[in-house]
Amino acid sequence: MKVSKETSAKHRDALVRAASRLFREKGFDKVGIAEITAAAGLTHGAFYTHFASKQALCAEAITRTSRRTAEAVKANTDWRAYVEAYLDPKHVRDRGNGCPYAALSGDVPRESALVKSAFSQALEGSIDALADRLGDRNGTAARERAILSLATLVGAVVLARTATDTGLRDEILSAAKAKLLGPSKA
Amino acid sequence: MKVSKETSAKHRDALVRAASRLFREKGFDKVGIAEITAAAGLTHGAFYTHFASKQALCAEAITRTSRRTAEAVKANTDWRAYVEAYLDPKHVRDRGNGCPYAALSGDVPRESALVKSAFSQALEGSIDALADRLGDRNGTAARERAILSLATLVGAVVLARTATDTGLRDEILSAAKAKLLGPSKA
DNA sequence: CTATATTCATGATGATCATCATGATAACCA
DNA sequence: TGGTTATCATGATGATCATCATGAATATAG
Repeated sequence: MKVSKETSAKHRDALVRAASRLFREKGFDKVGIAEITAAAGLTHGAFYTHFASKQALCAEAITRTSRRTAEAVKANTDWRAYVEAYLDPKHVRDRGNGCPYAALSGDVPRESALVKSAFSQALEGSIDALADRLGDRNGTAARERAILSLATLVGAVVLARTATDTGLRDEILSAAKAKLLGPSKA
Repeated sequence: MKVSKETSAKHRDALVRAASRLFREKGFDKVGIAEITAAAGLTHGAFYTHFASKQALCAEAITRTSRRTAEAVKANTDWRAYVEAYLDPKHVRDRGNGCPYAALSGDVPRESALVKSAFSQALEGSIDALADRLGDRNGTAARERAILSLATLVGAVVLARTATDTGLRDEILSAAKAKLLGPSKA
C-alpha cells in the first residue's frame, strides 16, 4: 500500500497534530502509539516510517505546538483579551487544545533530553515573542515582564486544573486576572 | 512472616514516605509498586496488605506531603527566606523532596477522582495556611494574595524545571523573586 | 501454650505497550 | 511501462506493570 508523497506528508502531519492534542490532553505516558495513529486515521504499523521513536514524535509535537503559540502571541493585538481567554474556565477544561506550557511543563523534566531540549527551545521562543509583544514598563525589562506573566498564567491554569470544585478554580483564575490586568497597570 | 503491629505500622509509613518522594521525583506513571516497596525495604508482595491500590497510595502520599507543607507554612516566620528557598536552584533540582504542588499538579488532573480530590483538598488547606500567614495587604484580601503567591511560585518552579540551560532557569527564578519580594513590599 | 489471624516473600497472570518483521500494494523513476 | 522502492496493515515480540494466589512464619488472642 504505497501512497503518494503528498498523501504521506498529510499522514505525517496528521500524526503530529493528533499527538500534539493527545499529549496535551493525557500526558506522554498515557497515550500510546496505537491511539495516536488511530486518531490520525492510520494503524500502528505506519508509525515508524515517519518517526524514529515515540520520543522523537513528542519532541516534534512540542516544537510544532509552541511555534503556533508563539505566532499567536505575535499576531495578537489585544493583550487583555489574550489573558482573559487564557484564564478562562474553557481553557482550564480544554487541555488538549490549550497552551502547551500549561499542559506539558510538569512532564517535560522527566522525559528524554530530546524532549527536554525541544521544549526548552520552544519556551525560549515564546518568551522572546511575548517580550517583544509586551515591551518595557515601569522600569521592568520586557523579558522579565514576559517571564513573569508566563509564570503567573501557567501557574494559575495548572493549579486551577487540579481543583475539583469550580469555586476554587474560579478563585484562582480571578486572582491571576486581577494581578495581570489589574487595578492600575496591564 | 508475620510482624508486630508496631513494625507493620513502620512499614506502612515507610511506604507512604517512599511513595511521596518517588512520585514527586518521577511522576505517578513512572514509578512502579516494586520500586516503592523496594525503597521501603520490602517486596511487592507486601503492598496490598497496606493499600487497596496504587491510586489509594497516591492519594495518601499527597495528603501526607501537603499536610507537612501546610505545617511548614504555618510554622515559618520569615516569608522572605521561605520564598528564597522555594525559588532556589536547589529546589528546582530536588523535585523528590520539594513542593508537592510544583511537582505533581501537572499530573493530578489526569488521575482518578480519588487522587484529584486528595490533591484538591490538600491545596485548599495550604491556601488557608498561607492566607493566615500572609494576611491582608494593600487592600488585597489575604486569600487572594495567598493564591497569587502560590501561582507565581509554582509557575516559576515548574517552568524553571523545564529549562535545559541554567541561564534561563535562573532568569525565571530571579524574575519571580523580584516580583514576590520585590522593590518595595513583601 | 495453642489456635488463629496477619504480614510478608515468591511467584504467577493478564494487560498494555513500544518496537520490529513481513508482506501487499501502489507510487515513481528510468 | 516494468522494476524498484516507499508506505501502510497485520501480526509478532519482549518488556513492564498492577494485581492476585499461595505459603511460610510469627505475633497475638484466648
